[in-house]
Amino acid sequence: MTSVEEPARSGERIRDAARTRAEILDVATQEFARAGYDGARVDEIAARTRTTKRMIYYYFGGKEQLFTSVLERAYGVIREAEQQLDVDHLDPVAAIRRLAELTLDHHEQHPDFIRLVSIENIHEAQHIAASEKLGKIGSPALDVIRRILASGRESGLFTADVDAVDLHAMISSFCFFRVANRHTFGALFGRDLLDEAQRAHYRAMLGDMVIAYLTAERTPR
Amino acid sequence: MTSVEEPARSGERIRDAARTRAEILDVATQEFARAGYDGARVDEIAARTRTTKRMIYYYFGGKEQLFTSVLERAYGVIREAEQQLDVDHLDPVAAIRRLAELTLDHHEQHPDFIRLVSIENIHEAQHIAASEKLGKIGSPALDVIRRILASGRESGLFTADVDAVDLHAMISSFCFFRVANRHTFGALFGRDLLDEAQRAHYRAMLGDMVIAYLTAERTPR
DNA sequence: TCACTGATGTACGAACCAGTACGTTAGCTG
DNA sequence: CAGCTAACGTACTGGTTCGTACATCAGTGA
Repeated sequence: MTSVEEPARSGERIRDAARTRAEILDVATQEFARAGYDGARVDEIAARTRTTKRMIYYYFGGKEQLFTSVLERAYGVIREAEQQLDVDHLDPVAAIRRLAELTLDHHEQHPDFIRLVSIENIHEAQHIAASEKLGKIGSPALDVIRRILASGRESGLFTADVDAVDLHAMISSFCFFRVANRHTFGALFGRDLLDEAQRAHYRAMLGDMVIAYLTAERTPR
Repeated sequence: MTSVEEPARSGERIRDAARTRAEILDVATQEFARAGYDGARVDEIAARTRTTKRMIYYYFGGKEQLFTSVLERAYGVIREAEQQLDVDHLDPVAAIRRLAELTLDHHEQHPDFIRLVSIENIHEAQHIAASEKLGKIGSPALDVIRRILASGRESGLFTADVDAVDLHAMISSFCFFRVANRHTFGALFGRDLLDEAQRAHYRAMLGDMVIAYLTAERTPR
């Protein structure tokens, strides 16, 4: 998360637009993730900032646009992480497994992002629709998946002609569910999907699942 | 969904506690699913009912308990559906595939339930925790999965010693994601996961994935 | 150094919204 | 048919919450 860093020259800078803006975004991210869009309080965000509510309206225009900006930055972070993906040197099977594991880890490390996405879905992605930036970011991960799938198909390792977007959905769904539904799943089934002791287990399970799917002999049903 | 049915003897019954209660629950389910817990308006629920806000407080005590009651009934519906599961006459592979397909269909047909679960997770399952009923419902689907897994293992069809709860999570995650994240996924990747024309495709994909996982030869990594 | 603009703080308003005090009625029970 | 209680309606309140009018200050460029 791109968060506010104290400048080396000890604090106390009075006027710093970029800094104020970033600090508002940091706190707003937490508050929206904590309580949902309607549950979040603009006053609460302001209170936890070194500035005032006035500044939120000055910089972002309103609660709605603030949430959109929070989303834009959050998606920016994950897009950056995906751009760091470097699995081209691996064979297709190892590459897919690695991609799945990195996705699992990344989701686990960014629960606020997962919550924001859940919240945005409750609101039917209206903020993404209203955002110019978010419409056309695309997903670096998709390009990676496309390359791996192509090479896996060429080498004959992957049996099925799987679509990259579908595979992305398959991997994401498990990683997302694990974080997003942690609480209800835990309450109903008595199992914490984010239990540290189980992380290796679930990483292996996801990798096994995806690889099994990609390499299975398709028997017509 | 257990919804309010007009009694055969034409309407106009003035006092009917059960009916009023059920109607409130129906409308509340829609309203909470539409707008989230904090976004939902008690006045709005009352307005769309043949009764008044006073009755909501009379029967349920408050907004919080109303939401809990909505959750309890929603989970009751899915539990009932799971109890109808009848796949014991099928061979393990067909049984698992059928279970996965039924789960996919059920989730798709109950988007409000999916939204309620998402909302409850944003609130860290606090209402489930506060509910006496929801704590101990268990999942009939889990029992079914356990039976299928046992028989699949016996017959040697299933290679791995997979845990029933894990398999349930695996199947649910894809079905859940497809409905819950429909909007953001659609906005970002330009693909509607609930497109009717794609339903058969995703049903097959989910089944293939789960079966491939269960029947794959495990190669030690 | 002075004026101008971007950045910031204070104080407040108006709408909203969960919850309730109080009064009324339907319909069953004896 | 009397009277009791569960069921219901009206009207209101008190606190909350988004948003803004207005005043002020910092720093820069001429």
